[in-house]
Amino acid sequence: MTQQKLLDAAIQAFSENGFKGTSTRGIAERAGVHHPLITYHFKNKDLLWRAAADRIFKEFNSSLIKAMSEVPEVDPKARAEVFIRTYVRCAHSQPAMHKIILRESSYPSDRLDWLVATHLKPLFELVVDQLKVLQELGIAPAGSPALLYNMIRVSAGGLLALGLEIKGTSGIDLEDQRELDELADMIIRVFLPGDSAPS
Amino acid sequence: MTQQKLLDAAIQAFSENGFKGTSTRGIAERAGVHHPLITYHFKNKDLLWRAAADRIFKEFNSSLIKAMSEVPEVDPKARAEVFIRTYVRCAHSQPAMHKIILRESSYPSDRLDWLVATHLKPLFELVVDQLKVLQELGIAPAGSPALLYNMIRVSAGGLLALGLEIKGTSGIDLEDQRELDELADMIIRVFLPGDSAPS
DNA sequence: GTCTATAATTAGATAGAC
DNA sequence: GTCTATCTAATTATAGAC
Repeated sequence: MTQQKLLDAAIQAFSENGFKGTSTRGIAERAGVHHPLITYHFKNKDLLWRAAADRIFKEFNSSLIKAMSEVPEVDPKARAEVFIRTYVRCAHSQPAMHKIILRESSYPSDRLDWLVATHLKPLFELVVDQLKVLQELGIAPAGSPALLYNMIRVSAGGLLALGLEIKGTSGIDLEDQRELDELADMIIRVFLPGDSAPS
Repeated sequence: MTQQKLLDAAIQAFSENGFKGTSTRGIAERAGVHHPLITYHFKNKDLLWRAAADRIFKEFNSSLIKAMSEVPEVDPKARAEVFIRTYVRCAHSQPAMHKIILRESSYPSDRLDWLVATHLKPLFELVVDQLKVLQELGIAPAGSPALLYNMIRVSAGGLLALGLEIKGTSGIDLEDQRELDELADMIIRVFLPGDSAPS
């Protein structure tokens, strides 16, 4: 239980202030436990970060994959639409994941290399293959599928990670389910403009 | 000169590790000056951050506005295309600006409130008004112009701030001018799909 | 597995000479 | 405007009792 409380607190803290900006004492305080327990359960700050990142990425990826596996057989465009709506929902319920990506990508580090190899690249390759099919069917716009993937990803996860700023500049509250649906609609309208091949 | 060296170092450091994750001693070291000079020139860490943010935002916004003011009279779609290419170019040459936005938006703070009120909201309002016109002309996709603005902004600036991660997952090097042009082309293709009204 | 106490380092900020 | 020296607080990590 202490481990879980520490991980929850660590995910929250690291997503807000990044690795260097977060103190392990602050994490222990958030979790309501004494700070030497971090050493006992996770050895040091670096391994605590890895355990926290592992947890949030596995949670995100598995809820994404689980939701997609439950989608009945439908045409490619409908399936892509469901994927985008699911991705937006997952990104909203676990905002820490994209925040951690954004925080760790600003300068080279072993943590970033590990993140890319362990969690980012597998999902990237999975989705890019699907995107290529959508492009061939004329559903997704032409051009580099890798760039397209990243544009979709930041339009969903990146935008949600910027929630506070967007609330401030535009008044739009992305915590509101209606705004969230509108975002997903917009992403679909923009990135999947083509009709499903009527064959 | 010391002030400028400190500001340059501060912009770099704060964009990489955020406010809490950056030490003023580290900034002084990067700038090659002794750390008490920060107190002398900027009073404290918070005011140094504000001065650094001010400088990077003013540089970005003024180079954007300057470039746009030099565009000859053209139709709305061509003008929007130039704007996007210019924005991508500015975001690439000053990656610190979007990194600072991303770093400060992850939790509420006085710094974020100040950033929104001072630098983010003015540009937002300027561009959203233009976007509405483009939507009425059928050039930009329908839907909330505020969401559309943010999707374009993160697809340009956000993606460039994620350069290291994208290099790692996909091999695409956004430092390469050709890739940068491809990104701008893609943003135009996706977000400005309509034809210019032939009148 | 959890506690108290503490070592070693680094942080932001200041004092006062030059 | 810049330097050396220093204060105070916070940080990561460990030692050892319970």
